[in-house]
Amino acid sequence: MSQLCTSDSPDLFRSLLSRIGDKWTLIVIGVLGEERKRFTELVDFIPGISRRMLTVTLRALERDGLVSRTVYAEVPPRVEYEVTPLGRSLQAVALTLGDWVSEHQHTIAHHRREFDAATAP
Amino acid sequence: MSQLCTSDSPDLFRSLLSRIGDKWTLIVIGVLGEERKRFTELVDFIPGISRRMLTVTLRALERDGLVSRTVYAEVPPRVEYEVTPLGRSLQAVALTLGDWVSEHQHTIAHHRREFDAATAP
DNA sequence: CTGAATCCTAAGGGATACTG
DNA sequence: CAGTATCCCTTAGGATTCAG
Repeated sequence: MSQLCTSDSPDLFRSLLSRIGDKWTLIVIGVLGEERKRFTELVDFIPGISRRMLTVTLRALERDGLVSRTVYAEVPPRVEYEVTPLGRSLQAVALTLGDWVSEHQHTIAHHRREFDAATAP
Repeated sequence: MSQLCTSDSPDLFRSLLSRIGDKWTLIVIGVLGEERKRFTELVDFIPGISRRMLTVTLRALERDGLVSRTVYAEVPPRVEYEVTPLGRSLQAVALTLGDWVSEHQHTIAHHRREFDAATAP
């Protein structure tokens, strides 16, 4: 973890972490990990996401090379998104994070209740 | 990754992810992972952190049961923080995330430069 | 020494309307 | 269909000050 302080590029490190921690990134990668999808399919598939936030999230992922964007010269326009091999490798790492949360979520929820009970009254 | 949509408690899941993605959490866990430290030691040890943000971060970690807080009845007061076994298990997972970033940071930085060059001009 | 309280700004993110 | 632009509200987080 000390690379968080000594890394070549702590700013890059942090920007990646906050990307992972943001509201939609992992969800989008997870959905795209199953199969390539077009814009509206993603909107329909991901409950609660707005077109704006989907655009913002996809642009960021594309910029980092985690997702690729393919435009087909058709009318009406068709655009498909797909995770890259790099994105897939991130997904694999994120999955272990997801497993950790799944495994410990009840313990953590319990800690929170205890802490709140001990602090609030 | 689909547990992001189907999890028992997506809110808890998200709160944990954004905790991990915030500015100081992993740094604090990383530093405390090496050895237990008191408040001021942490401030001195972590470049750039304010006392306020250290307090906020430590409280959140304590609430989740990732860090424990011990108060000694002395004058002047002494408080020591230490990662719990649960915190250590999270640190292990976060380390794999750190490894991934270390391994791919140059690739990602390259992607960003290319993307920005293709979009900005 | 170890915080809590307050103030302030910058960024995240939602709703809505418009466009090629 | 696939976005972009705008407005606005909420939250993260820094600076500073006060207190036990």
